[in-house]
Amino acid sequence: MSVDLELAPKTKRPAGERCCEPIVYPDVDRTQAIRLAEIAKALGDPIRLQLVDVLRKHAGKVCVCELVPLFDISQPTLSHHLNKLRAAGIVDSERRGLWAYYYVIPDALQELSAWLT
Amino acid sequence: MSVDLELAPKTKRPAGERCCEPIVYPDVDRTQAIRLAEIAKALGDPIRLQLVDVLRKHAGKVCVCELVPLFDISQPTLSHHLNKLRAAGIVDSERRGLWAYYYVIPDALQELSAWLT
DNA sequence: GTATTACATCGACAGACGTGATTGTTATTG
DNA sequence: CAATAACAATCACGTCTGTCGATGTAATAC
Repeated sequence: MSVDLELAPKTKRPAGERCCEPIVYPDVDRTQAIRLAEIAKALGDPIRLQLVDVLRKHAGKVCVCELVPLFDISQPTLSHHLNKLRAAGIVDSERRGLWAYYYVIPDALQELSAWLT
Repeated sequence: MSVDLELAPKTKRPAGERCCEPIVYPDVDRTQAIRLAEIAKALGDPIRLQLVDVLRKHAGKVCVCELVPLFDISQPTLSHHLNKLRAAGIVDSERRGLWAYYYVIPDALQELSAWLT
């Protein structure tokens, strides 16, 4: 892959003088990076990502039992994924009788999106 | 947390008739979800996320030895993180003599960003 | 009340992950 | 050449993850 970079020339350090003083720093601080990584990590599974995708567009329309056949996994496993998404603050749920309705909290996704752009 | 959803009413299935026909589907297909999750997973670590952050803004300016002191981890561990980012197609590197210059490939981040928005 | 549905929790297990110490490879300096 | 810097690769380690089966809990239907 070809790149078009101005590579800053480096010189080997003298013997004994180890590298080094960093010359650049990240713009995101540690705590913000931890939060953003938490969101990204929760999205780092294909099933969870598709879950978010379907919940984002059909909030309040589907119960968990209707989500199960969409993915080739067991009901406890899907429950586990929904738990992960909730722990990351990406979704929340409301219980109505026997049924649980999950929905997306847009803030978390916006946080990540804002950093990405 | 209060929500404002129109929860679709559900009725308990008759005995023996198990749930169920899904009524909604994800918009992203399976292969796309796998790719997006791969990108998100690579960003799902605070150090890697900060690495991307600093590389994105200072491409070609820093060698690996200057990245090490930014994070409280050993050089092999940082090398491992850079490998993960490269495997996900988020960064690539160019070797110049002793030094390795890493840079961000914007396409991957844009992919994820496009899905998020 | 009893049976059954819907969903969550628990226990277990293989595999992946983040980490560091050590070693290997390549290139530069003298 | 020899010494050493820069970086990658390997090995080892404890922890976390995704998965399922089994079980638990609460609500509905009869």
